[in-house]
Amino acid sequence: MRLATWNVNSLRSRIDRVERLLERHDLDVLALQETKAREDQLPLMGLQAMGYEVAYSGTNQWNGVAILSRVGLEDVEVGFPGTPGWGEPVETESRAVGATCGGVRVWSLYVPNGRKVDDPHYFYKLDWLARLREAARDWLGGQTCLMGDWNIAPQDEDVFDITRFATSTHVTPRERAAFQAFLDDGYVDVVRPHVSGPDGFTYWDYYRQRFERNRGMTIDFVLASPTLAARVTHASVDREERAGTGASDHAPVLVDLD
DNA sequence: ATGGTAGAGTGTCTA
Repeated sequence: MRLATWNVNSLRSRIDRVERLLERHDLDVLALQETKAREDQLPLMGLQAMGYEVAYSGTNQWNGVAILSRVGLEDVEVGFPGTPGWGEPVETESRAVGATCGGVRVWSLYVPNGRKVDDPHYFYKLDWLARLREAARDWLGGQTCLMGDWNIAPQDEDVFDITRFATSTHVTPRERAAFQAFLDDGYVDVVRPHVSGPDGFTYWDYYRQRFERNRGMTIDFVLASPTLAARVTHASVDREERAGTGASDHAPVLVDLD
């Protein structure tokens, strides 16, 4: 079984790339973030023709998360208990969708960006993560996969030059502590053992040819509960997908299970 | 400190 997560930065503008990605890697499950579409705007026909079912949460032009699965899609849940919204009804800003796919409980997560340290959105981000953690503790006993854009670089090696991030979000002690809390609870980062440092970057800003110079960040993660982590045989970042024109600013992250 | 690019949708907002 092969899972992947990708911040697609608009599903409609990159539907061809999504379909090629599913084919190219023979994916069973794909979690998407920043779909930037209402549910009624989703380009479903090709995906359904390829055998994928879709779980979705997204009603505004900025966020939006999806799970595509060809190994079943059961018990779909939008958001998690205690999901805090941001100036909108909870369903608008859930930033999380969960489903059971082939026996694995999958969550597609789009952690709030935070914008700037001291911005109200930064505190919303910390609160959102704390509430997710509370909910996720109950899922540790199953085969659970928390994957998506965490908007946190947990280690200095996860950014191209830590000295450039002195006043930035994504690397602050409070964000890092919020991420570490999941690991302390028992979730396992199943990608880092396979690829890390500059080879493990998953995001490169569109500005200043950041990708061409590999000045990126690692902010997309797959965290697995212990029993699921034990099934992981390989993981990688599909850097090819970030190359060329018309790419998302994130690369897909892939995980193989036995 | 600012600006650079990209996607939503036509005002800017978000990242």
